[in-house]
Amino acid sequence: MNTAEQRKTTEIPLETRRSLPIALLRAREAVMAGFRPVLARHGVTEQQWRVLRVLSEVGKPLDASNLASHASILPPSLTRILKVLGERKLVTVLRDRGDGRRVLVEITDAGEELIREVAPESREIYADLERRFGEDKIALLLAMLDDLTVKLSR
Amino acid sequence: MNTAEQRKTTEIPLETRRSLPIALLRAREAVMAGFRPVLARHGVTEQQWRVLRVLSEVGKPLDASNLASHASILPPSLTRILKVLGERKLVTVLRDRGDGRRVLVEITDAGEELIREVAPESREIYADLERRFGEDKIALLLAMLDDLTVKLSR
DNA sequence: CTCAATTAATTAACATGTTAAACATTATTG
DNA sequence: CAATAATGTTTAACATGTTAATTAATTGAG
Repeated sequence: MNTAEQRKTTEIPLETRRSLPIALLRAREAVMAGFRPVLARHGVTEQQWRVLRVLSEVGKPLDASNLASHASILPPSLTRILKVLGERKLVTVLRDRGDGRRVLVEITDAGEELIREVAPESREIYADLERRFGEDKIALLLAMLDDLTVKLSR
Repeated sequence: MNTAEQRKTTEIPLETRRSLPIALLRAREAVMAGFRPVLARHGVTEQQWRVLRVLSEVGKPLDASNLASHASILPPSLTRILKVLGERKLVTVLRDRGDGRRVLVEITDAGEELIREVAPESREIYADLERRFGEDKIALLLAMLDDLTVKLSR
């Protein structure tokens, strides 16, 4: 058994509880804890999944810059992610004729197939989340987060 | 100049805007964009800063597990962070007599000094954030995030 | 008291975040 | 049109995230 002194160390800090960055981090962690296992079962990371989803939703080739910004991934990370997604034939990457600096990324049929496989499970997790937290509260939270993001981006 | 076709690729995706994980990620990024430069000027990363703050707030040695959970950092990351903080003499790490598996971490005077240097700038950034977004909305956002985190952690 | 579980921390391996620098290509200016 | 500036992507270097395996120490059952 532990001593009383050791148990004391479990007390909760003070300021840390009121820190917005940490609150956002913890909330994100709590939400992703539901999704990660689903993605892992299908052999993709969270970021790889975001890249595939953006490409599928946009429905046409995207250059790396736009893809990175839509998927909220930094360009250096995207470069590495595209290498593995390309090797796994989930996307195709080719240079833009007309602007040789750009690279155009397109989702493959296999990529779309993967999305069709994962999407139902993903929606189920999200539905459970809505059930547990409340659909209205999620909408409010999303609006506030969006508002915050916009207001700080200037 | 760009052609019209190229401009079209800048359109905003659909579902991605309503995704809670992404909204949390973007909000966190927007908030941290204010803090990171301050921390960088003082030569510490966001995570190193969290570790120092928790130790300072608790005011006594913490074992690695509690420290990791209070700072929202995974144990493997904490091991690496403690190595550099130890080398920089900002914390001291020593084995717990009484339980040789544990490690006890304590902030040094130099660590406290660093906190005293950074804290004013940090508070200023936070004050600006409150001014821009509204103190009341931040309080509401924090409460919702906490609520969400708790409800999903079961 | 001994040995199989349990626990705390670390290591390993791979993926991503972060900033700065390098590269190649295109756009601009004189 | 040539030299230069600006742009899109990649590379580099280091820090952290993530999961699984490992190691060392402690606990507990028998």
